[in-house]
Amino acid sequence: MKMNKKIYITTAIDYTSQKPHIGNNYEKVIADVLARYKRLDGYDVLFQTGTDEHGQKVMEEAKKVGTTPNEYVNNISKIMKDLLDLLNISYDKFVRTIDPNHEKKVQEIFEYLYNKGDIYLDKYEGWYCTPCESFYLEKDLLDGKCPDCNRSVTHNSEEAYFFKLSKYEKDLLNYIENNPDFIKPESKKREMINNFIKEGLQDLCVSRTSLDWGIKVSFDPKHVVYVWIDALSNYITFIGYDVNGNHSEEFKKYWPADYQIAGKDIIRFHTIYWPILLMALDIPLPKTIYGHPWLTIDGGKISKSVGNVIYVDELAKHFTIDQIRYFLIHSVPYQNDGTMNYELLISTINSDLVNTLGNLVSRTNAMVIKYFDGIVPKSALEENEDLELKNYAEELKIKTTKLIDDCYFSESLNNIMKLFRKCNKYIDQTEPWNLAKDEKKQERLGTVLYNLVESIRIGSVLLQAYIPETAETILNKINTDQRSLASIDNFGNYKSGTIITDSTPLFARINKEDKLKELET
RNA sequence: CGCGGGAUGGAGCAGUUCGGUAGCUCGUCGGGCUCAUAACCCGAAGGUCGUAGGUUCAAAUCCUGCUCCCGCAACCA
Repeated sequence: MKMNKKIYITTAIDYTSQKPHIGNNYEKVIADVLARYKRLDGYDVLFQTGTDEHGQKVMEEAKKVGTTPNEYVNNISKIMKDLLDLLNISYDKFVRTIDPNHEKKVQEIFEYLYNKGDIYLDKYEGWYCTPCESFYLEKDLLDGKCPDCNRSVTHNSEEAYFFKLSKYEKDLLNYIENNPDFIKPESKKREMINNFIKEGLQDLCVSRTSLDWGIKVSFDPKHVVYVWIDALSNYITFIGYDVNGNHSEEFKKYWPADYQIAGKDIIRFHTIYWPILLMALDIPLPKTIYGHPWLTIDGGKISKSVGNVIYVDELAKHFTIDQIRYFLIHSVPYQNDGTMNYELLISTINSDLVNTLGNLVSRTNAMVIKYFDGIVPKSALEENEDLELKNYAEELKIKTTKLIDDCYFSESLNNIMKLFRKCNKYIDQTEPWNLAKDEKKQERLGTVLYNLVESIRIGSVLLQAYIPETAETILNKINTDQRSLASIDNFGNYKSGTIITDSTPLFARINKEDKLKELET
């Protein structure tokens, strides 16, 4: 049906001024769920992420630690990539904006837009604070002084290139209104329209003369391309976009992007500047941009000044990667910020992964081993409770696909967990230990156990997208190679007669007090 | 009146589009079961749905005022 259908997924590229925290990593995890899910479903997936490495801040940070910007970004970019690997993020490309080919393409784009008249030279007026080396607009000043250091500022005007956003304002609004899936969630779409587009777009300053860690404007090298055109265009430059139309095969195949995932704080750049840039280049716009909510710590923004920053590599010393992934996906709903703290983390792991899922798998396998010497029996559907379980399991793929397509990651995971809860209930309803006592009820017992193993398989096939290592462990424990999404269209694809030998626990229970103490140190 | 989001039992959340017995996960208490990891299943207690008013036979849900919290507010990734 959907043979080789392609899907191109991107995340925002992280800025290399400092090590990313768990909130930054959250974005990569949901993008990974989407990518893994689509691969399971037979799609040809391209999943791109990476780092944004130019700019003032990088220069400053490098100076602070006494190194060159180049060395500095090499280091941070490596740290970021290692974190993604640690989290099992299955990206196909990890891109870096200091890539010479990217730099060249950005220069070409800039020049093309200049020649087209969409970029023009003008003056950027503002107030300059010499000690801080920064520009401020009139309205940003505090009592006419620098808002940072409160020293006096001098009026200054800097030559700069501007991008004609205003020219494309109407086209953008039309596009947004005619493509309801373009901006998710709805609340952000409204914000963008009411707050920015309808107010009228001001042309965007896209160059700087005050820094040199960046891509030089080819025809005017005292200017450096400012972040927007540099960073955003990574989504096309790295798949072979060519400004003269000689695109690579990869570009022709994958563009336009299907999902571009970015934090809600930078959704403005992705839903206004970025599409306008694409319109100016006369290439199609991405299908969906999802501005995901944030992970907060106890309801507050994660920030160094608050001192509540959590890093994944630190956390990974105390929890498994799948436990962390599970919690992240589970805790941030579609459009509201999610809450994290260690207590919530531990209790979520214990109740969902250890109790509901882990215990279900081991009790089921233990019964197969105990009652049937590990040979999974045949099924003969008969009772109402069987059908209830079966129906839920059979509908689960369709439901999950719909939720994933709409970027409801947390909600989709919860629906899968519901299947495992239903399995636990099913065990109590059918009381296999009583069936086992009666010679005449062997067939019924077999049916019950088969239905359990098959339900576990179906749920685990889906879990491969969320907690891949755990899902693999379960699928290995029930000894099946039926792992594709196609294999769960119908209930009953698990082969009876398969031998199960392992009923050891999936996860160890976490002692909350002990773990909290351990985390404090 | 800058914009948007939020305020629902002890915790984290859903429900508000198109008003009509307030739901989920967890916690607490009681019961059941024993295949399993003090697990699993059932039941109960616990909410004037931020606040004041309005519309209505009926409002968490619609309208108006107010309070508190969060994010954004144009060059700050």
